[in-house]
Amino acid sequence: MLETNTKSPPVRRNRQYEKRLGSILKAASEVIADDGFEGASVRKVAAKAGIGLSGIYYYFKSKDEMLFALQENTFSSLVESLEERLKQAHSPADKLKAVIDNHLQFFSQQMDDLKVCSHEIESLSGTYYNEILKIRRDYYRLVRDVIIENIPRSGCIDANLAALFLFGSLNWMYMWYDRKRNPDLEGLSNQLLKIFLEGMKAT
Amino acid sequence: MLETNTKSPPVRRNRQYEKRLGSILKAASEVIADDGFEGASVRKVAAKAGIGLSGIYYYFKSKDEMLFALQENTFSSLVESLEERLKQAHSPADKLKAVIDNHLQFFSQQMDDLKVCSHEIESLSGTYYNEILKIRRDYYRLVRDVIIENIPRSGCIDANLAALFLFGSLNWMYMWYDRKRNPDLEGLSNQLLKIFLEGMKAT
DNA sequence: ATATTATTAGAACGAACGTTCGATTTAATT
DNA sequence: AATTAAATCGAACGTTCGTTCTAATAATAT
Repeated sequence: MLETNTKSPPVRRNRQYEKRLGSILKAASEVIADDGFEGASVRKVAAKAGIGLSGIYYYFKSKDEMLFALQENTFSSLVESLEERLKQAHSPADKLKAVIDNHLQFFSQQMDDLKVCSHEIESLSGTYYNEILKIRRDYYRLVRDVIIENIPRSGCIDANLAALFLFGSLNWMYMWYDRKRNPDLEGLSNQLLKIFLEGMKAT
Repeated sequence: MLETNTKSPPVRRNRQYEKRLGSILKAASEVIADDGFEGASVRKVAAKAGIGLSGIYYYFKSKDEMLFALQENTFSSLVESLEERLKQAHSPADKLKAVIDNHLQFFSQQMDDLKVCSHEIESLSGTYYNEILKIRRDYYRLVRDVIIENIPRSGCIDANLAALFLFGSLNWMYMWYDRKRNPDLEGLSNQLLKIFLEGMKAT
């Protein structure tokens, strides 16, 4: 999956390639998380990845494609990981817990990547944008379906809205979360779970 | 308040000044909301405001100051408007309703401005950043205090976290809200209110 | 060892950027 | 009508940007 849309696809003899690609993506996510996509210069990414400026263009045909690859990697592994977790959860509440735990754990381990995904969707355009939108929709539907299960028949909450509000709470975390200040990620996850679990029972 | 930190302060004889300033800020918020702050060129803002490129620098000493003025105007009137509403609300639930209604109504009337405020905080630096941070903290405290009142003594929800989650739900709206698709802003506001009102009663 | 391919480096491109400056026009004051 | 100040304009500046090209190096295969 890593080599999607990159220059030299399958015939890999030198295994340096994947490592470099990884280190470029890592550098890219750091720089873009810090400076924003427009503000992030390819030169800075290259320097951080320990490669020459033009070297980047051996792995990506443009800065845009680099952003696309970054988001595609991050998002599809987020979705994949959620699908895995949902298989092992059976009650509606457990499923919602899986959604929140998955997102938060993923977030704490790859803050930069998830920040870029949250913050730089609109920096994509054309096919890149649509491709990422597809994955986002998959993720959205997974969560919305879990939420539907958590709304009682007597309830009055719109599942689509609830899903969007939940995404807001989750995606906004990169604005305030600080490992030092909030070391207890599990407690945090539980608090968010409780609010939405109770909240969706509103009549 | 409009002329804070702009070039020619008080001695106003030509009343065109305030109008131009307003139209530049309006243009700026449109362009920045669309292209992001780094991506927004001063030339484009100028064109949209119907002025020459260098004309901008008669009103602002830099692009950064322009962003600062935009955020300062928007945010301080958001806070001011909330303070006004809170005076007329008395029960804890009414106060929370005031918070959400205020933010959403403000949002629907000035989507671009609020998007810029949500999305481009980190584009500020130094004094500009700190000054905006101060106003944000005011806003945050107002909301958190309202939330504190809504958490029962027997409750287990952390008010600071609840406030941050609520901000997430609110600030994320610019990602999905569409006037055409969601014309019923009041219903939307009620749904969010119900979720958090019930959610904060969790034990 | 030689040939071949994968990977990197360096220099250069035109374009767009934020900002400045002096001249010019417009409006207000006397 | 003459004077002064406010507001706008056009041209130009130095920088940085994304991208490209060609040549050089490193790794693999024969």
